Amino acid sequence: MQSKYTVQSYISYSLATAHRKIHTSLTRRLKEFGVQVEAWRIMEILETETDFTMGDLAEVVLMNPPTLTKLVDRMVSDGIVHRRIANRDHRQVNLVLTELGLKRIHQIREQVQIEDDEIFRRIGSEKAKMLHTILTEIGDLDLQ
Amino acid sequence: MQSKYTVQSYISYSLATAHRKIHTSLTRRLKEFGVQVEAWRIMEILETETDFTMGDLAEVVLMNPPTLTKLVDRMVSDGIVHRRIANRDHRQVNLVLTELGLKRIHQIREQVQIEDDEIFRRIGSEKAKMLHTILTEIGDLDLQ
DNA sequence: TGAATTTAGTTGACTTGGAAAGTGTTTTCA
DNA sequence: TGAAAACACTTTCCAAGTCAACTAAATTCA
Repeated sequence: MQSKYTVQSYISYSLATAHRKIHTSLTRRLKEFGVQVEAWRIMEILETETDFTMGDLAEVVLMNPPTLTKLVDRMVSDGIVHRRIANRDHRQVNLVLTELGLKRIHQIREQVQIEDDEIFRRIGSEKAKMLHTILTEIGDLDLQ
Repeated sequence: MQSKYTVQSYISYSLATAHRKIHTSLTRRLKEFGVQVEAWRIMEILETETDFTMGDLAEVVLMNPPTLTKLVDRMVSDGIVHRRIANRDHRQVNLVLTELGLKRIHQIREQVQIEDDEIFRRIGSEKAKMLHTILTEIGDLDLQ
């Protein structure tokens, strides 16, 4: 632990460093498909979850509602998803993957999966498990 | 390890989740002082490093050069740092903390340090050490 | 019931981030 | 030496994120 920096600043930075490397690598590869990382994450969620609202999504992918709205706008105009007003509550919006969206997922996963094994191997399954544990615990921290 | 998501997407997301919580908390608190997290990080670096160039900084804080340039522009107009053309190479720029910048650091640290102990305690020193190890190892990954 | 409040999501103005091209300095090497 | 290449940083232009205000639907409770 470096002592000359404040703890929060240090952890924030270390996490950012690690995150950025993985994020950047993923970004670069997804870009070939014209897909943002967050969009990809949403696509993966919508694949199994059929009645997520914007609010649910915003919470799960940790985006502010306006940011999510605009991302979804882009996804809609790309023909990947479409909005459906929820039955139970007409204020809510459900996102649904289009045919194209589903096709796109398979295309991308085919390419990306290949390198996944490589990354998994590099990190090592033990280390990955530790990482998972710690991230979960830190994720549960309630930092005001 | 969740299996329905690609590994990279999953790790990227987990790291983002953890990072975002700490980053957001720090952001909120630094905002009271009108300081961005990255600016704070730079201020802490400049406190000890006196001949960092823009390039060095960009590498250490993981910012793209144009982004750093603009952040520094803001810091200069806030009177926190000033640019000094390097002696050895007139293309390079050294950043120097101003009196105000130094004063600002002490002000902020006084406030922030208090909560640092609390955060450190919550994470736990053992967990923090593990976190540090893993972040370092993952940080060293060469992801193309 | 119905006026006031809360909630879900969107819009708009503004700020910040990034890729690529541009400027001026230093280095390379024929 | 001096033309070409490499380098350090900045500028420009466009994409994406944030805050605060807004719209419309649902809920509360006097």
